[in-house]
Amino acid sequence: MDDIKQIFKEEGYKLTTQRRAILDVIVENQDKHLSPEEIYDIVKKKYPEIGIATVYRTLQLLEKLNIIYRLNFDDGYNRYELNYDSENHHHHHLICLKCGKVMEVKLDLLENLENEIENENGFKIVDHNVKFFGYCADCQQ
Amino acid sequence: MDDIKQIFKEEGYKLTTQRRAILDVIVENQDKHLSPEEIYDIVKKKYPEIGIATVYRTLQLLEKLNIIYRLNFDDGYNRYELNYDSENHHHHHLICLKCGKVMEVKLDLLENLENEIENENGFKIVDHNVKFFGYCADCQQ
DNA sequence: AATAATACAATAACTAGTATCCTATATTAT
DNA sequence: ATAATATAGGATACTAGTTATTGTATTATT
Repeated sequence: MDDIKQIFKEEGYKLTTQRRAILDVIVENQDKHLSPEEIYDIVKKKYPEIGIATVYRTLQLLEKLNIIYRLNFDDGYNRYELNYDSENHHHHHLICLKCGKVMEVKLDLLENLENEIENENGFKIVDHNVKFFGYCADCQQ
Repeated sequence: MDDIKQIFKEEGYKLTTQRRAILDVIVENQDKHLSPEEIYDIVKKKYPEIGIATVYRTLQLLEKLNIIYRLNFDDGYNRYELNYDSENHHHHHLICLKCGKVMEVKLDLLENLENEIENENGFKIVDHNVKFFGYCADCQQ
């Protein structure tokens, strides 16, 4: 958390109470991939006076500062996760089409693939996005 | 195209002039991954009286009939491509972060991966979504 | 403590996509 | 072919998520 304070300072932003509160919610729900609205609802319990716009602005800022990472599960919401290590995004997501649950899965196999693509297509890859859609154990009765 | 006529008939839908025109635009731009708005603009040249709602409705219908496939490039638009073979979605996309160009790349390597995930996580995969973000040959000066 | 910059809450605006309503067109039966 | 009925289209209102604006409050610097 001191690291984050540092990042804010370096980039000339203030780590205010509201921003801190929003970040706390994300940290406390690392496994959850929350949407702005969900974050808002949780933050409001502690800081009822906070505005939804502040949540959106803070999320944008945290994303810009590489503290969080924006995900797109194609469910109509932005979703965010903590960015443990800004350059290592080698876990991907299993999304249940029935209950909407999102699980994480680690995959390193993509690196070979990326090299292949870079060589064959002359395309310099800086990020990737891999999602698998299907049915989780619970929902395959 | 006769196949498509057939599909419409079988499912009890009418292949009207507007629907035909929208489909033509998609066929004529197979490489493009057009958004609803882009399709609307092109279709309007031939059928100026067409409404945007018809485009959205037709795209939903074509997707339901598995004639087109909806893509999400996370740029704020739905994008669509023709569904040559309804069960074989083994090409993926390279998206240039500078010019926005989208290229296709064929990858079969995901199948092993999917089996592995299904066995390890008890998750039944029915679709996947793989995108690579980076810079195309032209944009890496 | 005064000044300047940044952040806040409230709220209006924006945008892609969807629903509604009524008219028009197309299919089916006569 | 014509009438009856269902489906589709156009115009437009609406929705939901997100962003921009505005005036006030808080924070950092002098």
